[in-house]
Amino acid sequence: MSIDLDAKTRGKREETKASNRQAIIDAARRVFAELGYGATTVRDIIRATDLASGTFYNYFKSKEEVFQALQDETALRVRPRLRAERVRARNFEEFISGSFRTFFDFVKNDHATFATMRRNPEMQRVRIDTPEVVAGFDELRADLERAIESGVVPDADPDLLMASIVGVAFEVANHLVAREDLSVDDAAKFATALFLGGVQALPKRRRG
Amino acid sequence: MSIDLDAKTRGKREETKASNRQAIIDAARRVFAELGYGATTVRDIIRATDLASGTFYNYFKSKEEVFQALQDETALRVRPRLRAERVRARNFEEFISGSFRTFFDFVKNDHATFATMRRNPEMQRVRIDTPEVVAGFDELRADLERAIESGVVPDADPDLLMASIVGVAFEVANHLVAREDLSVDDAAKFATALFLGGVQALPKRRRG
DNA sequence: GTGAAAAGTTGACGGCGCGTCACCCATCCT
DNA sequence: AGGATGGGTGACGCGCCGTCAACTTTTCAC
Repeated sequence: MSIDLDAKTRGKREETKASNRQAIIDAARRVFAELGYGATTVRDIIRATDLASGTFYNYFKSKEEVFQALQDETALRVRPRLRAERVRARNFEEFISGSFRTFFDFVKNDHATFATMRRNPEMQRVRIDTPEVVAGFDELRADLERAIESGVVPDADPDLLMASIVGVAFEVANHLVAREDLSVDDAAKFATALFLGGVQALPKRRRG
Repeated sequence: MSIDLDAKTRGKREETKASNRQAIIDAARRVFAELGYGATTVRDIIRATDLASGTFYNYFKSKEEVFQALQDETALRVRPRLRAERVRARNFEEFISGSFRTFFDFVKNDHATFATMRRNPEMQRVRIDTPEVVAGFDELRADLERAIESGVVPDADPDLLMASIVGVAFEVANHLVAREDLSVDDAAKFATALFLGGVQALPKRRRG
């Protein structure tokens, strides 16, 4: 009765359920990283566990769905960091710079996660519609709108502001994993300066 | 001897070869648009022509390869327009603004091309490594480096400049096809202002 | 503790897309 | 004309797909 914290709270049934799910996700992470998303099959994933093929479908409908689960796991790790960084920020400059830096830092130190992405020929960016990812974007957007509200940022189209941040962030992140000589600090400084400088120059939006 | 311009230059052999190739590409465009890239199979494409399944493989190795051919066709249409716009530009501001505007205009007026892209869950951006596309990027990059050389643009990392332009362009283009109320002009003004303003604020690069 | 019900795992199965290849026909060349 | 060449054809073997009936394990009531 020492380590079975699980066994007492939830029965053995629920326990293996969670463990199987995790086994599949872990196997998927490994296999995606090795073969790339496009080339891996559901069979490849299930073969990398000790489960039977049918079992896969008790947990996920397709490889697409496991992939989304993977992304949600990733987003779950980055989102709190980004949020914390935004909360800490005392002005808009810190807000932006903290966000870029945190994101780039994560990308650089978590190569493995992004390797799958890069190895895959048919997908250059993460899907942006898994729940965790969407939630993360929504948070950022809300903060951005608050900044506009309070006059710290010119009254520009929030959609386009978001699009620009996201576009620059992901595109620069690509170079961060591809190039050895590019530091997180340089990337963050670049993106921050570009964005902050750009925002100041933005045209006023005509109100409907 | 009126319309067979083809038949005299090249024999019937070459002619049907070209026509088959085009038939496959056209079918692919239709099928990708309807089913999305991920869901369509080589059989779907070939079924949409009156050719036999084996014939497909005389022309392309995989659906991936047809897709690249499709993209090259697209790039072939945009690239000259972008180049012309850059040549016409009398300063850096016109250079950037013309590029964004041309690209956005193309995206907005060529919905069909981008529908495939958007319908597909596993690919949010075009591949950037087909020959035509790469060539287009290279051109832009060369012009950018020339601008840096001549001092019009701060001596920033050209990779990151490119990444930013591309990131903003594609991300804003997404909104352009998704939103009815966003005009090419607004999008172009936004992207141009953001980028030009941002460039001015960029940190000097420490030379190696 | 026992036995029946519920939950979950297993792998075999029909269906289908894959890429190949032996066959065959249309075009080309002399 | 007729042999040679290029290339269209579709059947084939293979492997993956998602399903499902049979089986095993856990749970629960008594």
